[in-house]
Formats: sequence, structure tokens, C-alpha cells
Amino acid sequence: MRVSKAQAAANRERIIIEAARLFRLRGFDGISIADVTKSAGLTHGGFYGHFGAKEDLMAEACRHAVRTMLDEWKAVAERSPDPLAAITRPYLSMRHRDDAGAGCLMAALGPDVSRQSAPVRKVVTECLRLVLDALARLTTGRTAGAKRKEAIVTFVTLVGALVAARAINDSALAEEILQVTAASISRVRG
Amino acid sequence: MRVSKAQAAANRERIIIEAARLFRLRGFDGISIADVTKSAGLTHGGFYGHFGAKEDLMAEACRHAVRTMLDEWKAVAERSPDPLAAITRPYLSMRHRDDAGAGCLMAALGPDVSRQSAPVRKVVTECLRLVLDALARLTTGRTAGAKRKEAIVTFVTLVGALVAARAINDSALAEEILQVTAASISRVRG
DNA sequence: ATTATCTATAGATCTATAGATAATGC
DNA sequence: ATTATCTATAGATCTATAGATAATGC
Repeated sequence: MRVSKAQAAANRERIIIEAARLFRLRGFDGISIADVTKSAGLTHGGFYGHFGAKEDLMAEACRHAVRTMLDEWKAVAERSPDPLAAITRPYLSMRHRDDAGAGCLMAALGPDVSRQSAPVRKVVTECLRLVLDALARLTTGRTAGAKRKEAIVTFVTLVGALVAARAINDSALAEEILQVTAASISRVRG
Repeated sequence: MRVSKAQAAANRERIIIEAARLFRLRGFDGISIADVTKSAGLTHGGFYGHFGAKEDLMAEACRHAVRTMLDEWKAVAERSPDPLAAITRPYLSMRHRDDAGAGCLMAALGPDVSRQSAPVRKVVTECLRLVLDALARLTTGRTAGAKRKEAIVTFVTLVGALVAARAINDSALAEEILQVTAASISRVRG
């Protein structure tokens, strides 16, 4: 059976959306083409009409995941008197810890990305630049250089806290890690 | 062919050592039992005489990786006037970034661990406690609580910086991330 | 006699492709 | 007629097991 051009484009988009969610949840190797296409309501055979290889989907999924996060960041920052806190508070929440499929790409797949080939890592590199630029605009640094440094330290601290909080099996320790990190970030800024 | 009891124990240890290296390099799913046993100089069939399942090896490999890091930390901290810097400097080096197989477990496999079952995560939870305790002893905090908070923030910052530096495809940006993070850690402490 | 390791393989799963099908859009 | 999707499958790979082999250690 065939669908309209518009429907085919929507199917492709749904494959990317589901891939971004499932890869973040179970890792690049933990999800098959069949898993992704099934989640998108298709069969695995049609996949190669949309993408040349699984790797191409990984790159697209990474881009989509980061775009989604940046859109959310923009939305919450615009309607908050303390934009940086409006971003770091939900980032360092147990909700984010327990919902990797909808969360930060770097925290969910950073090491997975390291093991991928150049095209995927290139996309992630571009995405990281966008994230750092977005964060830098919200920092208290006086010069552009100071803002950038602050953005880098803030972002890697967020990522590390989430990675550690997720790897462990103890909710109390995870909450402690997230809270102590959040307190540290707001103390350093203030 | 059969080997002596002592040789069998040494073979088991070599399987763990190679697993700790290979898992950190390519991820839990990126390495097969055959890869690990071949690296240890054995065939894959004998594996199940040493371990009940691949998952058991993952747990042992995680424990081994963290023990190795803590041993290194202890060694460099003992012969340095600034123990914390003696640990964070090599951690935030390009050498560590480019040698995941011999480096920090959390930075190399944090998200991979999150997706594993309870036994593996339990081992990693115990290991994280040991790492935080070791770091806390080297911090400048006055109270035990302050030391612990400082240890948590320091560790997650280290992990996040390494995860980000490894995920990207640009050495200059990676160096910037590691250097800015290192400067921030020594500034906050000092 | 016991047992650590090896050979061989069953059963499952995954990526990618080939050819069939059926609805779109010129 | 074109083409997006489906069915079916080839070829590769992985975990785990069964039975054979051969050296250790009582």
C-alpha cells in the first residue's frame, strides 16, 4: 500500500521522533530498526526508503532531541524572572532522571555518541555549540568569554549530575546528588 | 585441555580485566563474550564455567574499573602537596578523554549502566559511594556535610566534562571544555 | 576422577535487500 | 506510471548450552 507524499513525510518525521525517544531510553544498540518503525506504526522493510542506514537515523534523532530541549529551554526562560534557574531546576529533577526518553541527549547518550562514527558526532558537536550559546546568553558573566566559561561549567555539571543520578540504584542518593548540584549552581551564580 | 586451579583463577581475573577495558571502550552491547574471552586468550565456550551470564561479568568489570581508579587516585594523592588537583588534572586531560578503556567508569558507561538490571546498578551504587568518600577526604570543607557536598559537585562536574569532551568531534572544543572545567574546579576550591 | 577449556551448534536477533502490492498524482 | 510501504528472507552475529578433550590433583 502506498500513502500520499505528505503522509510519507509525516511518517519519516514520526520515525525520527520515536527514534529520538527510544534511543535515549535504551541506547543506540538497544533499539532495532524494527522497534523504531513499529513504534511509528510502520514495518521495518519500509525504513530504507526514508534513511540510507541506521546511522543516518541516529544523526537525525540526535538533532531532533537537542532541538526539542532547546525549544523547551527557550519557552521556560522567556516566562521566568530567573531564566537560568528555570532551566536548571527541571533539568536536575527526579522527573528528568526518570524520563530519559524525553530528556537531555548528552546525559542519555553521551558515551554512546562517543562510540559512533564521524557523521553522528559531527551533528552532536554542532548541537553542543548551540546549547552552549543558548546557556551563555543566560549567564551572569560580564564579558562574552566569561559567559562562555560559565555556560561550559554549568552544562557539564548538569550532565554529570544526571548521568550519576541515573546510573545508581538508590533514589535517596540520586536526589541528594541532584539537590546538592542544584544548590551549587545557584550559589556560584548568585 | 585443562589448567591448574591457580591458572583458572588467573584466567577468570584476566577475563574481568579485559571486560573492564573493552566494555568501557565500546559499551556493554558493543562487546561480545567471544570478544572478551579472545582478548583474555580463551575461547568463548569456557566463559560459562567462570560466570553465570554476561550480566555477572558486567558487574565484576564495573567493580574492577572503579577499584583501579581509586587505587590510582590514592597513589597520586599520597605523593602530592595538592591531592585534589593531583586527581582532577589527569582526569580532565586529553589523555583520559582519548583512553576511555582505562578511565572513569561513570564517564565511559554511566548511561549504559542506567539501562542494566538491578545487580549491576547496585554494584555501581556501592562504587559511587566509595568514590564520593575518597573525594570528600580531599576537599577543603570544614564539616563532614560540607566535604560531602563538595565531593558530589566535584565528581559530577568531572564526569560531565569528560562525557561532553568525548561525545564531540572537535579536539579544540574538547580541550576548551576540559580546561575551563579544570580552572573552575581549582577556583572554587581555592 | 575431577574439572577447566574447547569444539560445535541451537535458537534468537539484527541490518539490509529484493520483489510484491496498492494507492497516489501526473 | 510512480513510489511508499509491506512481506519475506539472506547473511551475519550473539548468548548460552551440550558434549568432547585432556591435564590436574586427590
